[in-house]
Amino acid sequence: MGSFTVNTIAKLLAIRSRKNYTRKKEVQTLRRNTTQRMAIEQVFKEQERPLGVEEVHAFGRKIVKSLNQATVYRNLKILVHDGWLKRITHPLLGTLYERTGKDHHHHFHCRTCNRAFELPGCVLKENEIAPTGFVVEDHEIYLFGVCPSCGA
Amino acid sequence: MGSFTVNTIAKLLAIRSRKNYTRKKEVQTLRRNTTQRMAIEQVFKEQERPLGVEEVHAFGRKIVKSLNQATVYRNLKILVHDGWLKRITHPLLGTLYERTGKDHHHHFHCRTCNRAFELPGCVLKENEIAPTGFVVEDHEIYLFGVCPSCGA
DNA sequence: TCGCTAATGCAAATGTGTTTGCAATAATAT
DNA sequence: ATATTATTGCAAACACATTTGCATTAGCGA
Repeated sequence: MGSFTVNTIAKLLAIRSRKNYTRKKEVQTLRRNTTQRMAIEQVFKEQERPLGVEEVHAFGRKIVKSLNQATVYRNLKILVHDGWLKRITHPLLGTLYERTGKDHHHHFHCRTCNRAFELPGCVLKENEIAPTGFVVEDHEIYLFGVCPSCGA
Repeated sequence: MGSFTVNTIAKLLAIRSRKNYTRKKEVQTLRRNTTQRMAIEQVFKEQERPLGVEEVHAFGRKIVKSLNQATVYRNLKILVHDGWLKRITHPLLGTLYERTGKDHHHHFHCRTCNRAFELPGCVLKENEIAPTGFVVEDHEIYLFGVCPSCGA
């Protein structure tokens, strides 16, 4: 063990005493701000819509040209683990990642450009659609059609 | 070539002249009513809810104990091809199959028994949820909660 | 700047759902 | 009942997304 400050040691002790901590596990708890992860975060900030792994990889490469797909996977997992991203399964596009902290919203899929968008707001009244006996706790809505840029 | 009746020959000619016809392709066009496929159809008739491959296999085995998983896959493809089944991708359960010919409906997922259900009817007004510029052609709604039998 | 080690790039390995080659079986028309 | 061939069971092969082992690189604390 090297020479850490008291602060760092306290941080490490706190981290390593967490119940699920395993040193070799994929998702580490002591982060380093790598250019790769910062690039990935930037991609989500710029795009403002749910992205698939391949999209993140492609956009990220424009920032860090050496960005590897395995690194994308590793960082997406980290960002989900840290609560910065949320993982969703789109009926047509499969696994997508979107930023957390947004209000309840739904997803639009453009059949022309094959991209996913977030639509704010919700008009669904859960109690109006569920027959007696079904207790509805949550819901997801997927809309399909043509987005503004493709429809023009 | 055997001795077919004029009717059968005409049928075959019609089938084989279809543009996409390839003899060795998985999905044949001249069906035989096998006990396996009839069992699979019966499973869907009895369950009346979307089923995954493994569910179909498990239920089907109770009718035809030798039923193989590959046969399930082959017949699900055939039944979709024939328009008897529809294939959907559930956000949590993955690929499911449901009978066609039903009115517009949505899907309920019970978090307790992990089964999918169909809920008839729809209260969503597509034009109320889409911002200007988005043209909505279709939608899917997934509800999550507890089903009647699990909630009791 | 130095030392430690988390993170990366690369390729190989993994996992899970689905397909397929083949010999044997069974559905259908006659 | 017979001939034909679609269908089956089985195991191997496949596709695809995701992961991991390892040597190297680079972030961070001091």
